[in-house]
Amino acid sequence: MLKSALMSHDPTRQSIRVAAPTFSPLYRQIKDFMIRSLEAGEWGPGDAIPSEGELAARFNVSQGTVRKAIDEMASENMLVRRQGKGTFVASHDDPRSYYRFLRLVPDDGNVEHAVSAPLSCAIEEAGGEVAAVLGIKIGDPVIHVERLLRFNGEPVVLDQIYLIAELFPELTLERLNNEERSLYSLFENDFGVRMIRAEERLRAVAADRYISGLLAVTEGAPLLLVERTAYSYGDKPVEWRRGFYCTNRHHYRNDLG
Amino acid sequence: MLKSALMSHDPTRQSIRVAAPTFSPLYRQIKDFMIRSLEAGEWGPGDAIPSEGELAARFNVSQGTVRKAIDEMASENMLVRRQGKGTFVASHDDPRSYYRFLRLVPDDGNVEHAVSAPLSCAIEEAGGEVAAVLGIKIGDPVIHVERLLRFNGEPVVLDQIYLIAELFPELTLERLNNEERSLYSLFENDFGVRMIRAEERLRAVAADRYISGLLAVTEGAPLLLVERTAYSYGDKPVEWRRGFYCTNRHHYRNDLG
DNA sequence: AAGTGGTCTAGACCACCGT
DNA sequence: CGGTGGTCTAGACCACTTG
Repeated sequence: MLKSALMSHDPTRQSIRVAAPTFSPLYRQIKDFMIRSLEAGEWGPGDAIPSEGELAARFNVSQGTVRKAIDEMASENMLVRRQGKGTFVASHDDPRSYYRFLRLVPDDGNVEHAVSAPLSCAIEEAGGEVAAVLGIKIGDPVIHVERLLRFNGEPVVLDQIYLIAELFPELTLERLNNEERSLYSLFENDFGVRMIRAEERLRAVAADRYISGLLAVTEGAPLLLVERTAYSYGDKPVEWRRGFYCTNRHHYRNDLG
Repeated sequence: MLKSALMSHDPTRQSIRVAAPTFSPLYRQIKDFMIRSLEAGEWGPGDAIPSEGELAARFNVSQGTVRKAIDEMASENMLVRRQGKGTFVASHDDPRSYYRFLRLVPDDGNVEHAVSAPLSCAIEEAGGEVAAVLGIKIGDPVIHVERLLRFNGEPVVLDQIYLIAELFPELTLERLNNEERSLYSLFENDFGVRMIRAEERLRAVAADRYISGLLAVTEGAPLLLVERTAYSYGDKPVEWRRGFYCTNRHHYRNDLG
């Protein structure tokens, strides 16, 4: 019966397409349905979702159709397949996606754990730029976090982060002070906000006095400025940040696939 | 019969796996076979490859299996599918993949055509760094190209490019002087070398006297340094380049999917 | 209308993981 | 061993492009 709810391949579908002029195959409707389940928190990060067979029965479609829906979601990093075990909701706790958003790596391949040191955390009124990017009104409350990222003890990144305040109630400096989990792990676990994708804009800038002090470089030293907008389910912008990267012994890695 | 050549799903396959311990599904063997066809130039850039049905018959497998092979190749930008028309070998001539490797965009969304002005082109002996990256010996001949990229008439990028010389015979400054085609289009058309993917390392540096002159910035101004290794079929490194990007009115765009 | 890629099915079997 | 994802098939039909 869910099949009819999903407007399956029966003749009815023709008339449906009048209402929805853009053709949407069954597997995409199933995908959208599953995304809504994720949005609603029906399946939480790290959980196993029902098996392909069960979902196929539930939606009254063939396994192959469910499979194609899951394939797309896995390729978009919403789900993680594990052969023989099941399909799981992606989580920033998982080491596999831990550093998915941090592209800075040391010049020598040595993996070093980045340690985050929060500097400040306060509620502010959104300025024009932040409001525009986050899709809120100027003056709406945002949480402004500043933090330092250290590799091997050396300060390398200064992040200035802006979050939609209502999504992160009672986020305080103390709660940010957790060296075990990444920031996005914390968001996901404590506030149920999962970052799905992000857009970054990079440029080179000169360090001003304040930043040069924090990163232990000379004033005017070239820094990599990374501006990021991060989106949650439904392509909703949730975070905007500006990161100043010291690239003396590290670089930003990018694969053009 | 090609099916047997591809070690299909018949019982024989079990014994094959002894020789090749890593399990390789049929569609992947077909994919590898097709990649070899591309490597050999059997199908050239822009050409249509045989239809899925014909390939299925040729390989003696089902259409779905061929489809999955093509799917992977399309997702790796080797092939381009066009519904109702066919599947084509990707080409840098195609506007869709024209700017696939240039991530620099103007801050205001206006699309401007980048114009390339070659400055020099000479054969040199590979230094240590270049030789290591390109997988050749120190002293082996490489072609060193320097060129300026202008947006809207303003110089924005200085590229220092190193190519394995034997792959680009008789590449001269005059031949580079072509404002219609991108560099990779020229490589693909004139030398049969197609770039499939690339890795980039980004960092911020200060402009030295030489570069500041070319890019019309002050000495010491922060520039985005982009080092790229580009690979052809079979993950063979073919080009290494160092690009100095002026990011006053442009930025490097990256999607973290 | 013919040809191509795109979707969907029903069922079989294989590879992998846990118990 | 049973359960899960992964592969493969044979065939039907849909959507898109071109002549």
